[in-house]
Formats: sequence, structure tokens, C-alpha cells
Amino acid sequence: MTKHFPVSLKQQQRQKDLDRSISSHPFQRSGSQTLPQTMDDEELVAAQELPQQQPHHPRVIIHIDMDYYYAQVEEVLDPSLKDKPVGIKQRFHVVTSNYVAREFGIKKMTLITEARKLCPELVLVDGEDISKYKQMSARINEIMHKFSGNVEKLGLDENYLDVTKEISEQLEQGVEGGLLERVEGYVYPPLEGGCSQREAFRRACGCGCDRRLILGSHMAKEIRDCIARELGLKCCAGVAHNKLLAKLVGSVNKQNKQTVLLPNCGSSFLASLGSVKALTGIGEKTAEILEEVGVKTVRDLQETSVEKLAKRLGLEQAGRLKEIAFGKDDAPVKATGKPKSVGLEDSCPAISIRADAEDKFRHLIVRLVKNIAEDGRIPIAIKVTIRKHDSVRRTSHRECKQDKIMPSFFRHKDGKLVLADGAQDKILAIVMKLFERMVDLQQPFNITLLGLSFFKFQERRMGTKSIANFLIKKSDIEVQSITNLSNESITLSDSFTSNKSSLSMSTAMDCDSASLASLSGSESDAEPSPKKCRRLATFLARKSGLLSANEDDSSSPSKLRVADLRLNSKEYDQEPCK
DNA sequence: CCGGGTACCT
DNA sequence: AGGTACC
Repeated sequence: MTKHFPVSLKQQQRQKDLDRSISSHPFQRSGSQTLPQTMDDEELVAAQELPQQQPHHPRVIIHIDMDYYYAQVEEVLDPSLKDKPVGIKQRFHVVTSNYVAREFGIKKMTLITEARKLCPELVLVDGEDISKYKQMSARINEIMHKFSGNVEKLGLDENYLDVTKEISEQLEQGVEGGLLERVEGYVYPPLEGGCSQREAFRRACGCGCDRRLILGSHMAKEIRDCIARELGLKCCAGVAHNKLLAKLVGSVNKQNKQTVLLPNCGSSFLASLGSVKALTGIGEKTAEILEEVGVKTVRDLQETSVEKLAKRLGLEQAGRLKEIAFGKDDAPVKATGKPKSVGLEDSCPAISIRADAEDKFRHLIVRLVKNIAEDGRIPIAIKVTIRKHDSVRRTSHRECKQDKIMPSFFRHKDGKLVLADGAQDKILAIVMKLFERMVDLQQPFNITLLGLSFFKFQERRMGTKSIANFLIKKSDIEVQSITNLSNESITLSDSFTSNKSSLSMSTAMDCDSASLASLSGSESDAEPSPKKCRRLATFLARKSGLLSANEDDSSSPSKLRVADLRLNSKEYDQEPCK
């Protein structure tokens, strides 16, 4: 998949030279300098293959990060908190604190007892219920969507925006001259005098990103101002030509500030961060593995050969890490859609009898259905997660099992999803069945966490009967498999719009029909359903515009059903999936 | 080191 | 399908 990760030693050396010249005197390298000024950090490799290719930094990415999010929301809700030290409490920890509290040394994950010692007058707000923060997050999101259609959510308080299109539209329509001369907010690395900010950007890279990024800084400011005006919330922004750099550069200047990265400074900037753990995409485990091969800092990573890394990490990941270390990141901003799964987990001291588990699960089902009520979509699969007591391993060694659930378990009541009569027990029965597949009730057991999640959602459709309900009522195994297939296919055709090729689409469909066939044909199977699934897949593929209408086969016994489907599936076409 | 979510690997 | 890593 990845095109070119190898970075030769020679290239690395050039890289370092380039970096040094930038970090020591960013803007004194005109005239006598031989370094190609339009040459980008991460594009040295590509540029060698495609000499003089234009788009070095084609995108403008803004990363917005809310300041001390939970605590700030509490301040907005109760302004009297503003000048007091505030901590948000979840279980035994302060999960966020405002800056007043941070003065006392109270940071993320400080134990409550610890925090009280550090600051007796600390105002602790219960943050177990995160619905307030979710709601505010949704408002923030609305605002961002005024500026770009391409907004990717990372948790409740962070968002990426790809504003490339918006910026180029601005440039086409022509912007007020003064706007381009001055950056909004901070620049990394800090510019020393000698030339205008505009000139500094132009010298750093000639691909045209100078104007784009400067305009990007103005747009970031507008977004932040809008959020402050409408919601009273402060945030930071990072502006750069990719996600990795935008996110990281945004935290260079904290507390209601923003920073734009000077093009060409990616790898020196990343090196300045020190530990590899600072890099997005490198977490605890990866950092551990890297340390085993003597790689602790970003600089180490930049200087270590892919070959050496690949021995422990595999070529794929090694290549990716190398690129990341130099600030190369092609990852697109992916507009966040509706969630693909919604779940709940409760950790508990110990559950060792079936009835207790059953009680917990019943409770979880009720809460979970409330959580998806607004959404309105019907889940057709459920997953049960447990954690067995284990004194050795600290975190997550969870087990899970999943199964289908019937759409008829749900119905809509004034626009919201609710459980149908008796459905709670039916779901509970499925849950307990899955639970017993993981836990042997004969043996003593000790469960420390129970979780449930719904996934594979059907889009809510008008009319009283959805396709699935209609088909499932026939409760015929073959039809059921069709129902399933249609769900799968719809998911796939949705994702097709973003980045799937039609080839992988049809491959995925083949897989689906095969696996479904094996599922439904488990008992007596006189009639091999694969063919039918295939046919339906073809139909759905055509509907999604992947196949031409000529390849029709109307001689099927399931013609009627397909026709029904076609009728019902009109609603799918309303979806903006083209 | 809570907890809900996603993505990727096998 | 299940596990692991990450945010």
C-alpha cells in the first residue's frame, strides 16, 4: 500500500543538513546557499523520482484542540468557577483541571486524595456523566462545519479540518492584499526579523503553500473566534500541511493560542519534541519496542534505517514510522459520520455468579438503548465483552463474542428508538448465551468488567416497515441472509464514496456472500445460497452505480423479493452517497 | 489508568 | 472473529 518508505542514508544526511540550516538560521539562506529552497522535508524522496513536480504541500490542515475541555465546559456552565481551581473527577482521579488548579500541580490523572492535599480548596466536579461534554462537543462541531465540510472528530475536544478547498476558493476569488502579508498567531519556528512573515514563508517553500498556510492561519483564527463568541470556549489551533504536523504544532503555544508551521520545518520541529512518544501514532507499546532497538528520540528514529526497524516492527510499520519521523503524513482528514458502534462498559469489583451478571447486563441494555435512542438507527449486531480477573496483566485482555440481533427488537416512538415489547428479555437471552460461551458456569469465575455494544446500524427509513423488518418477518433462513447481505452492502457502498475502489468493493461482496452462505447453510442446505447472494450483490452493486444495468438476470426465483427490495431501497438512494 | 470509540493485524 | 494499540 505504502508507496515509498525507503529513505536512503544519503537522503537522511541531506535531510539533517537541511534541518540544521533551518533551525540555526531560518531565513539567512538566500543567495549563496545551494539548498533547494522549494524542496520539502518529506518530499526529498518523491522529488528525486519526479524532479520538479509541483504539489509539495497541497493541503491546509487545521487542528483544533479545546483548552482543558471538561473543566472549561464547567466554567462556562457556572462562571463563578472561573477564578477557582477546578478539577473534574472520574472514579479516583482528576481527569482534567483548569489552569488555576494546575498551578497547584494538579494535572491529568492525579489521584483525588493527592489533589486534595495539593489544594484543599479545589472544586471537584463529578464528571462521570459526560453528556454535557458531548452536547457541547456537538455545538463545537456545528460551528466547524460552517468553515469546512471536512471535519474529523478525535474524541470530544479535538478536531481536524481540511480547509484546502475553502482556502483555494478564497485565493481564486482574491483576498484583501494585507491578509497575505501577516500570519495570525504564532509561527514555528519563531521568525527573527529581517524580512516579512510572507517573505519568510515564501522563502521556506515555493510550492504555493506559503499563501495557503497564511490564509489557513486566518481561518483558524476565525474558527476560534467563532467558538469563543458563540460558546464562550477557548481553544488552540495548529495549522500545517498535514494532520500529524498540524496537531503537534498546535500544542507549541498553549492556552487560547494558535501556531502555524513554517513549511519545510517538519522534521526539525518533530526532532525538537524529543521522545518518540510525542508522535501521534506512537503509543506505549510501539515506544517500548523502539526502545529495545535503541530508539528513544525522534532524532534516533530519523537516523535509524528502515531495515533495522523492520526486524522488530515489520516493513510496513517501520516504513510508516520513518515517514512520520520526518513529518511525512498523507493520511486524509476523514469526515466523521455517525458512529459505527455504540457501547458501554462497567468495571466492577467482582462478579462470580450468573445472576449478578444478568442484572448488570439488563441495566446495560437499558442504558445502551437510551444512548442510541436519538440516533434512531437500528443496530443488528451486539457484542458482549468481559474481563476475567487476572492479577498479572494490568490492562485490557478482554474477551468478546458477538451475534446478530433482530431489528424487530426495536421500534420507533416519536422519532426515537425504543425497545419493542419483550425485547429486553430476548436481547438479554442472547447476551447471556454469549456470556456463557466465554465463562464456564460450572467452574468458579471472577469477572471484573462487563461490556455491551451495538453495531452494524441500519439507516432509519421512512415508513413503518424497514426492509429488514419486512424480510425478517418471513423468518426464512435464506431471506434472512439476504437481509444481512443488504446491510453489509449498504455499509460498503457508503464507504465506497470515500476511498474504496470498485474492485475491492466487489471482492468484499464476494467475501460477504461466501461467509453469509456458510452461516445460513450450516444445517440442512439443499439449495446453495451463494448464487443468490451473488445475484443480490450484483443488484446492490448496480444500485450503487458500480455495475451497468445491462448485466441483468431477472430469471431468479427471488425476483419478487429483489423487486421489493428495490422498491424499499429507494430511501437508500436519498443518502448522499454519490 | 477510566472509558468509549476507531483502525489494523492475524 | 477476536485481539491489540491508540486517542
